[in-house]
Amino acid sequence: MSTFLIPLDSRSRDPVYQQICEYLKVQIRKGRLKPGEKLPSARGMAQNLGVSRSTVDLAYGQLVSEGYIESLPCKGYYVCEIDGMYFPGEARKADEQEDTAKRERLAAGEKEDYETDFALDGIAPGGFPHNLWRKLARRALAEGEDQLYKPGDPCGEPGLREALAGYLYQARGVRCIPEQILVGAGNDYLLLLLGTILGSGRKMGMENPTYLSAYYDFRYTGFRIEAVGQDSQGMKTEDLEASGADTAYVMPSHQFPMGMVMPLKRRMELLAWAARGEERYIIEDDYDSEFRYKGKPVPALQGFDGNDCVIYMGTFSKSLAPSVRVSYMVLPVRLMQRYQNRGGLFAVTVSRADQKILELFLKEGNYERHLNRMRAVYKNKHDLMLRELKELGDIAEVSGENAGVHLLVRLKNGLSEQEAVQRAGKAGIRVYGLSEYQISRKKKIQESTVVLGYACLREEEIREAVRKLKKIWDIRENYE
Amino acid sequence: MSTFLIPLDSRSRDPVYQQICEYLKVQIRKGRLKPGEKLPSARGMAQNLGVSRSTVDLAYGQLVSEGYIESLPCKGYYVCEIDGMYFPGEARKADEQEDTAKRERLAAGEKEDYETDFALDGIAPGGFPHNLWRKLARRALAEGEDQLYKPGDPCGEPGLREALAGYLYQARGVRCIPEQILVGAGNDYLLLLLGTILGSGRKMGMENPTYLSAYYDFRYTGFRIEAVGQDSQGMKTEDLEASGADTAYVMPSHQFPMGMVMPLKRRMELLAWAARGEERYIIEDDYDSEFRYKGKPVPALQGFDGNDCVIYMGTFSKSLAPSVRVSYMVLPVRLMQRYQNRGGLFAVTVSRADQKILELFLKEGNYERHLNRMRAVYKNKHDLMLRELKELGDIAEVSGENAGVHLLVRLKNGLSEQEAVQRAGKAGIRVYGLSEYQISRKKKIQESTVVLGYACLREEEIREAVRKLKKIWDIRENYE
DNA sequence: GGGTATTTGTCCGTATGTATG
DNA sequence: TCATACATACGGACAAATACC
Repeated sequence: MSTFLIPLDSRSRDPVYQQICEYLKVQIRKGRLKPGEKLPSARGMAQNLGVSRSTVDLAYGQLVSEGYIESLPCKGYYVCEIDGMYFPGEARKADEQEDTAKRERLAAGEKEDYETDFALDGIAPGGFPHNLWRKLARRALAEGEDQLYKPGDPCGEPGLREALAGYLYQARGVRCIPEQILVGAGNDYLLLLLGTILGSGRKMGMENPTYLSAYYDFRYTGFRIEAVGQDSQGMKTEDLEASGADTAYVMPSHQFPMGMVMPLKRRMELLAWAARGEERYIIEDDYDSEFRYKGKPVPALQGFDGNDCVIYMGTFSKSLAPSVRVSYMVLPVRLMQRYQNRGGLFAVTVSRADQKILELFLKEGNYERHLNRMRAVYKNKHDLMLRELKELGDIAEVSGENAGVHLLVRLKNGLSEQEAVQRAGKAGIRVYGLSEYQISRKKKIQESTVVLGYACLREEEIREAVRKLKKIWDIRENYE
Repeated sequence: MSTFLIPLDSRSRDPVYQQICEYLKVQIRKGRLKPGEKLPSARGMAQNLGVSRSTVDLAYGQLVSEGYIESLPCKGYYVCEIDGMYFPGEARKADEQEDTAKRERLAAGEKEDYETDFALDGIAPGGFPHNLWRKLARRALAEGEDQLYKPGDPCGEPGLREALAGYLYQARGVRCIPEQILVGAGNDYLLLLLGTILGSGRKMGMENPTYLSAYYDFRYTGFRIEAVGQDSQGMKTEDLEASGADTAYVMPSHQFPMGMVMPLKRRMELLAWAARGEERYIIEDDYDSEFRYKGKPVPALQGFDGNDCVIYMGTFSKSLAPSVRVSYMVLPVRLMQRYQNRGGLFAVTVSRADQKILELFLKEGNYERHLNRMRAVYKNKHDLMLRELKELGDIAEVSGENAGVHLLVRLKNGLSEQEAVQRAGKAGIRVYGLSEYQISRKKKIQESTVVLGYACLREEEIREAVRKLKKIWDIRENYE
């Protein structure tokens, strides 16, 4: 509270010092300035208000003589503590009424409180390497010093991009030079940015259901969107061709929300589709590739791309922590050129300090160690989920079990998706209906299916919740 | 280097363990695996590749017997140090050639190196409160612990928004409740986001010249843009009305790049314009309001707005450091409702830790102290600039001197803008032509004018550079 | 922990416009 | 008409307290 914005009128009949004095008196009486609080120094206030120091001196002097404030030489002016000083005025009341009205209109649809939430975001509690992170944060802030607070490279810190390029090559088979990488604060930002690079008017092929945020990102960028059919191998290439789309958004390593892994053959078909047309692009969102529980690893599409037409995207928000807002995008050379030609208009969206921390995290192998640890944690939960869900017997069919941190359960006993979600909700368990993620009603999606994310839950919670679900969803039992 | 992605083909005639063995041999010979480096444990590698442990054991065993790696019991496998092992193979060479080709295509137009750069971004060297920041960072990381790594509120941390609301009211006269505030990573992101909230198809009135990034942000969002005339008081309201725009982007506290401060009367006219139409909005970018050197402070437009039609924007990137990527936006209640109805699809773009740091920075009055300090620093530079520029005599006219950290110089001796910039460039001084910021050639802008940002420069640099400019720009002297 | 630079209230000289005698 | 006093506003100088390194 050291800056004040006092409406002063030098043409008024009241002298300026009195206007200041009055304003402060009102603030003190309203209680906005609390007893013991320090006022700005006379000099500071003077500069702030654009008046002379003695004017403020005069005002302060009067307040002192009226007992509102006291002057401690060489320290400052402080608001006095006097009983019976507070008369919350009319103005204050009006303000508060207005605020309350606003608050009511903005009352965020109070989130229901569930005992167990099979949420799809979030990470395992305790899964974040706090201590290491703190240490690296300290180092990053110390090493950077001056550097860290100059504007950074609009594409991201060179060091981080180099580390990323190395990691992506080793772990995901992505072939790129650091200069192709663009770092940004979260997938949504990068997708919006990508939209501006690709240019509006594109026709985007997306699976149905899919990752909703991406869908909206593209819509807001002015793309037309075609829902493309998918089978157990992912997006159907014939459907994509038929849709007339010139861009495809896929998640080959783990489709969201269906959870299938796209086999190599389909990947090659997709690349062939892109190669058949001019300026066709594939956006490969590799968001969940870190967590795979069986089968051989399939390298990223991008690594097989000989036509410079795959845009690879990855993020640390899911693998490290949702609050670490760092994602990245590997652009084909021609798209990166296009971005560069803009002349670095858009500044990078991640602070240099955070980028530096991540760089250190990557460079010293911490990230891979972290992933190994988390893989083990999630594998346990994943296996537990499968074991427990088996108890549902033949009323349910589980899928999406090869990777990621969520599973799909299809109910085969006639219970609708809506009912399943509602029944669970009543029992204090939040599950997510598959239809929440559909982008088109024309392309049919699997019926009566719910999505269960298990990353955030403890093992006992999982066990207990799934057992409850078994009871709740078993129609026969409920009829009895 | 603890994760490998080895292409394995179980249907191949070569056994899997040999494929692994071959791959690793090649990596070692290529030098990608360096002597002394640790290989992943057999168990880890097996899980990673989706093969059995014994397969990996077999592969490792063969490598040991061939002398590529050695086995240290209870520790791991390590790459051996053998002379003459490196035969950068054909593949490696091809890779490198490809990379070099890419690198050439992406060679970022090498920035010329200037001795003095009157850049418009950046802050005073040494102006960032490193120590305090480090301290707060430590506290933020410690206090948050578990909290900090769960997904945060999509609009920004409640604590930060509360602190911001308080500050904005006191310092800028902005009337809002914390729920109206949206925090994001940089102005560009917020403007893109705002575009999606307002909906495309709007007609945006902008001054000419103006802040280019905003121009592109709006263009990419699908707005039509109308260049609106401006005079010494800022955007002309009649021109705005005539343009048919339904949204206006203005910088009342310090227009960029012209540097004028919009007087109260014009502000009221602008609000009246907005009130005259349905769904008209004013975007008030208050980016530079913190640095004002004379005259009385003018409260933000937003504070006078009775029709819920002003969108207020501010940023810490200019006042604190460009690398602190935090901006904020105060939305009218009805727009915030619209955003909420989307259901928090877009995650917040600033890490919770960074938000927490800023919250602490704001709450304890550090920010205001910091601003006071910086104001003093910039005031010195500003006054020095004016003093030195006076030496240019009547060949130049200085403007934009009331606020901000840049000045405009118009040359009156017939030297064109282009010439002025070029001559300065030859002398190792980077100055910026005003026309770089124009968005329309129809609306004429001030001729032969250059923009000089002085935030980053030391006082001696300023003195020296301006003296050089005097010589360079004085045509008579050059003719002799 | 100790020394220096900055901040702070206070005092004082000055300028200007207005009211008074 | 002029001299004087007063209120208001401006900016410099000083010593003490504080913050920072």
